[in-house]
Amino acid sequence: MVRPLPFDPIEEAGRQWDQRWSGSAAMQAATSIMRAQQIVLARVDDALKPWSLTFARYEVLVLLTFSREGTLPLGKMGDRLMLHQASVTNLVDRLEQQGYLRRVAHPTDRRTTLAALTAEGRAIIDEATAAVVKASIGVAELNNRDQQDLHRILKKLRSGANDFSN
Amino acid sequence: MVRPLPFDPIEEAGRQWDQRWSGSAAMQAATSIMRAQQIVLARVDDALKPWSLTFARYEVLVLLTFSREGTLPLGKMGDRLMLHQASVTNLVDRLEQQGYLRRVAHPTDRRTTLAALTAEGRAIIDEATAAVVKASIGVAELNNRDQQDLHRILKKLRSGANDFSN
DNA sequence: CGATATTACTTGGACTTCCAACTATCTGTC
DNA sequence: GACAGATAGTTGGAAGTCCAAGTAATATCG
Repeated sequence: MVRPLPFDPIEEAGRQWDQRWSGSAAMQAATSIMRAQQIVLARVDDALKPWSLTFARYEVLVLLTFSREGTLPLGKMGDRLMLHQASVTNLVDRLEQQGYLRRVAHPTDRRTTLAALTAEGRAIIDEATAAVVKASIGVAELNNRDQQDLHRILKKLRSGANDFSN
Repeated sequence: MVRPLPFDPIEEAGRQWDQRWSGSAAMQAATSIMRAQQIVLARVDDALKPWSLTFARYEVLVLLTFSREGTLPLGKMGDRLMLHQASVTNLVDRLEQQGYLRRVAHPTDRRTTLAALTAEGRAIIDEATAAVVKASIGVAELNNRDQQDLHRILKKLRSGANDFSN
């Protein structure tokens, strides 16, 4: 557990940083992102505990739900989720062990493995999503305007990181 | 390595999400935060490679630099960096092994361990910071206005997560 | 003063992420 | 058609994060 402070540590770090170096606004932005990620992750993970899921594994299931057949090649999932192949292998291992999906052979390309939602996986995803939405997906303090501003600003960052072309 | 997509996967996820559930703006904001953190982390870690440092360990050294004596109790570092005690122990272990700091006994409270910058730790921090600043602390695409907006919006989130009192 | 509670840190385990190396399978070219 | 190169996935290892439990030392309170 982390104890609350009587002051904002990122504001304080900005003051100290300014006394020695330049770029404190960038430092505060970067540090805020790092911390915000921890907060969102902890909240969503907490909301998903009833299903023994984590945000990472939940996202895999959601992505499969988005596909018509409930089936996708592992590589394609890595692309969409912006995850390394090894991370996908890991997540699929665990989800398979939990019975939420299973690995299926690709009909024509024997290199490819498909992840396929099981009935159980399909059954829980709406409940789990209801819990995640109830937890405001970890961003309860932000109104719609804030959420959109955030998305817009971070899109610049992601675009520059080659997350998508153009 | 992650392959770039011809479209923004977060925009696409928003479209799909809207067809089934509510709260897609929150989902996009949360997902953007998760992804932005990965990007910033990868960039800063990359900039710190010449010193075999990571963002996490670098922040420990910066925090020590901010203290007059270059010395802080591990617990206080955890509070400021918003990290669990176990994470601080881990980071201090590694930094001690690298010779950038050492553990020192607290003069009066024998429960407490102080982390103290070594001469080497003090010597590299300015160079390392120059490299990090040169990498725009991972947020090169954001202008000053964006950086401040981001900081302001995420502060709401952090405040609600009890990072600091009011 | 002594028992209890609190605080500080460490340890072991779980999870996620990455990278590098490896196997298996396709693809494309000569 | 055979061989080189690309692609798909897995494995092992490193790093960071957390939690829960454990040890040691200090504080509190009856």
